[in-house]
Amino acid sequence: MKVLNKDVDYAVRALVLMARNDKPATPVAGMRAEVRVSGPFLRKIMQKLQRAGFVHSVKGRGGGFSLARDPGNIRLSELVSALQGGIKLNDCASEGKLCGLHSACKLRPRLASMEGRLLEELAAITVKDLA
Amino acid sequence: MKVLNKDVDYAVRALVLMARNDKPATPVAGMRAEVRVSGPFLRKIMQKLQRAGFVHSVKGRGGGFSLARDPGNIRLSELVSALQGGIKLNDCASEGKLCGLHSACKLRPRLASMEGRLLEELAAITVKDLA
DNA sequence: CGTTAATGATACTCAAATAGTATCATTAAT
DNA sequence: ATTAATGATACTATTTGAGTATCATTAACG
Ligand code: FES
Ligand code: FES
Repeated sequence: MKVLNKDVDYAVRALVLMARNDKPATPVAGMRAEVRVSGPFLRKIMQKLQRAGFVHSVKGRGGGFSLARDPGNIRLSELVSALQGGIKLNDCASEGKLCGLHSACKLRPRLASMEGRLLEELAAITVKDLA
Repeated sequence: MKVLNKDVDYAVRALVLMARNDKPATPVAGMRAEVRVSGPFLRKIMQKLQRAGFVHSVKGRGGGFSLARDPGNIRLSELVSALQGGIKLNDCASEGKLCGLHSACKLRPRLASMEGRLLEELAAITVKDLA
């Protein structure tokens, strides 16, 4: 059972790459080889990062992407929220779909706190750490 | 992104139920209502638990399942291994399919240790705790 | 004995989530 | 005008998860 999806995986690689280069603008074409993913797919991910405010983009010839934030402050936990809507340990623990069993469920609170710790650990890792 | 699958979820409920009752044998028909799952599906899960040594089974009329181990020593981490083959934080961290990037990957070791901690936390929760 | 109520094993189908592609629109440098 | 880039979005394919169905085996009950 996987916890981090491909979007996050590729996003990390791309952001690390940008943090190392620190060019004014890197186009997708200039990243896809090193990130090891197809152009269109990486583009889709970069667009998500743009919408979520992690990167700036410049359209048109000579354009591309650049980091919008200090890499030392881009945390894995944030990427996880933005790119895959967080983490849920089980179905039950989320939203309103409590499993019927029970008001007195002893499992749910434990899972909730584990989830919290997991996110803290992810928050402790920044793009800078990985660059 | 989910971490615990339905098998684990239902298995926990069934085991907790059995730990509370402590009958010599509980048939699937006697659990499915409270576990809130279809008979055939629960049966499949119980069979996995049997193969993995968590429960005993008795065939034939009057048969059913019973705990094979002290509920205070059946740990969530074990159920996770037996029923869903463990947890992997990302694709990369598993098996031989390292992502090419890199011998010098800074992310992988961190994820590995997070995974370890997660499993420790799951190991700290027993069926008895939940009963 | 035969019927019934149970599990064992396994194959199969259905549904949902992930992963990836394709297309058209927009923008700006040359 | 052409080219090289992103924005938005619809679409397809693959994989994984969830759930069913079937047949075989076993043992109590009458
Ligand atoms: S497992 Fe659903 S509320 Fe506890
Ligand atoms: S992300 Fe694949 S080896 Fe680090």
